Amino acid sequence: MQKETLCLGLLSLGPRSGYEIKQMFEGPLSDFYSLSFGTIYPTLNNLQADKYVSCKQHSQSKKPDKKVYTITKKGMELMKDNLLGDASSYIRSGNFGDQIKSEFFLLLLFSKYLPKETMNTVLNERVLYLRQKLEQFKYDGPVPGNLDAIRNEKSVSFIRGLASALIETGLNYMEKNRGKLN
Amino acid sequence: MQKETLCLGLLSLGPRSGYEIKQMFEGPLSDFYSLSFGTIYPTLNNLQADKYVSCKQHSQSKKPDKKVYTITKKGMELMKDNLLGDASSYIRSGNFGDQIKSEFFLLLLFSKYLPKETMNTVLNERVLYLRQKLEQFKYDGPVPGNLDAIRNEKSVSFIRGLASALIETGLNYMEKNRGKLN
DNA sequence: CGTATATATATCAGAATGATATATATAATC
DNA sequence: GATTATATATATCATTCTGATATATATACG
Repeated sequence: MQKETLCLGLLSLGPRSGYEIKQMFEGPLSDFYSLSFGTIYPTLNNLQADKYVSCKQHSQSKKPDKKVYTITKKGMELMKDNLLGDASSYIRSGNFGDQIKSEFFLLLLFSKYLPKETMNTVLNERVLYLRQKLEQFKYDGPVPGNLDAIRNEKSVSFIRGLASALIETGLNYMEKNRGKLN
Repeated sequence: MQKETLCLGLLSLGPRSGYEIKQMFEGPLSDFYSLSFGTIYPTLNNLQADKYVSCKQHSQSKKPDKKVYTITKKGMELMKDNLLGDASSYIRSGNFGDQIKSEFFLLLLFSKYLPKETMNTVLNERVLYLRQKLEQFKYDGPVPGNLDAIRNEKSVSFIRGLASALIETGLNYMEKNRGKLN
């Protein structure tokens, strides 16, 4: 997905600064996508130059000015057009469309070159890590401000439910079949 | 995972050319990782310069020479050292470690901006696509030469089984919960 | 006979990341 | 009370990787 469409999409949930957009990628979204500062800041500048967003500068005593961006009518239209135009190309992305970029799976592929002890530790830690991830996805308590907008989206409930189901399946499979790696 | 370690790992399954290494990424591995020609060829040249692989040039009448690389003892050692040294850092990668880079999930996140009709079509096609993926992972018939080496790895059976289980979970979830997106 | 696909390597523009620079406030640790 | 780490906030840039293109030919398809 184009970085412009993504930034506009996030700004459609409410006005935000570049720093805050980065923060939005630190919740459940972080498992599916993220953008770096090096992408976010230039993108926002370009979107502003083309009037897809407007910007209000809040001067702060000693920190750099906080630049809060608001999506414009023109911006909303561009975002919707882009989403509609590219929708079909996203069908094959994700899990298991397209690619997972899983270095863990690569490690499994070459596990025969590692001591069994090492692999055992790795698999144990993987299970612990996935259990922790599962709790994160199921967690329904309060979250910091900029994550709230994401969390309240109906689609995010759907995605979190899917993620939880997938992790549970993965955990069960690992526990039942890890013996087959030896 | 470093491109060097990955190329060495694939060459540990048998001598291959750059073109053939690219082909190895076109089977089940394609869902987890891949490298482009722009990465593979320079990497092989560097590995050769540092004696981690040797190279035999097979001249072909009118095509470019086929350069077949063989991993050296030094190369095997580097690969194993790298795998062992980085093993723990791969625990948090993949699904759902780290990141899936799912543009499909981003599309779901912004689905409220798309006509219901469009989303319905997208979800239908997604289901069809995943069913097709599932068949691919379950397929046990013959595969072209360079994929055979990958397919015969014990770890690949494990991974394919896991992938199948995950896709089945995803399909079931989608079918039961897609109504919640409206 | 033209078109598409496969073999085979190489290079490079463009894009994205991860790190770093800059500057300060606040919280935690010792 | 001093030091260290973390959080806020933007900007830039070297390095890295991809996706496309260039080059050249063989084979299959209709």
